Amino acid sequence: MNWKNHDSYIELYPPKEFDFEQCLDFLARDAQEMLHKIKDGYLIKLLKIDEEMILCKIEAEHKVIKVEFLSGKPSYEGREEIAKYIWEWFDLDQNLEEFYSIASEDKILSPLVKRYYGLRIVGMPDLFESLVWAIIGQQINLNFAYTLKKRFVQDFGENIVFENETYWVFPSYDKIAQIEVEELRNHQFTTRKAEYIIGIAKAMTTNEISKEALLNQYDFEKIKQSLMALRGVGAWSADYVLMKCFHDNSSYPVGDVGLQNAFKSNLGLDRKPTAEEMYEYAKAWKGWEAYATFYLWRSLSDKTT
DNA sequence: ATCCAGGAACTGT
DNA sequence: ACAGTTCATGGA
Repeated sequence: MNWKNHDSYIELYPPKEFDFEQCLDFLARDAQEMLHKIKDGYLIKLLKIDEEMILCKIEAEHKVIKVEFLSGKPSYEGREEIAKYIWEWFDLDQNLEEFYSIASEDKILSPLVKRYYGLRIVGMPDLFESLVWAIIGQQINLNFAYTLKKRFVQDFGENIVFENETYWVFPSYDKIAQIEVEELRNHQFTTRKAEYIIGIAKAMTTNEISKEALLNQYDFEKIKQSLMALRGVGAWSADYVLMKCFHDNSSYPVGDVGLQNAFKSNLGLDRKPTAEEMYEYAKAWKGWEAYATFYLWRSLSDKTT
């Protein structure tokens, strides 16, 4: 991570092939999103750092990311944690040179990397958040998934009010470990999803799973098996979490309906591709399947194509 | 009304 | 191992 602390703000120095505006466009895709706000060219995100709420204003000037604190006074360690979060959020450890070199020669990807040049996999550094979002998104349309997430955040998350606007942090697993299935059922979560989410929250409070422990396995396949051992987490959810939380560039959720539809529309197919066909396309993307997937997903929210 | 949605567990063979 | 069934709700 490449960052610098200043009196009233911090700066992050991203690698080449990063475009903050592209990432903002992605983050703006959902009108119901509660976990950040997009203003005119900048981003506001509430983070809970060492039990203190820190409201961050994030913008980019001359390829430098600048973060100011609109509310809260983070210590040096807190600032480092904030920098780390943002660094992970925008996947800034990656060098995309190889991906762009591969993609520019690729029939499917070449138009996409031109259109979204500088877009990073916008991740979810928080393991609980990424698991819950994967479970919420299972087998329902995205709009409804966003609605459920909004209810979840507003009912169980913490918030602060700044200049007459409310900002939220994702509910903690400690909180969710204590609620009843019925409370989520009331918000139109299915009984199963409610059980999965509460079960995972409990597993995290008892330290049965943690991001730190999983990271120490140093092997994405092992992490995937550990994730799939959780009730409610199948191959699709595990791949999703590997991509968004663990930065696994080889993650490739072939079962994903959105990805299948992206292939269909980008290739002008009259049906969705089979898993075999998807593996065939991906042979050329070895090691960069997650980026290919993310760019294909990105193309879905573009009504202009 | 019918089918599908950024799936997964459960059941029966 | 593998296919069929159930979950449950919103949108097209």
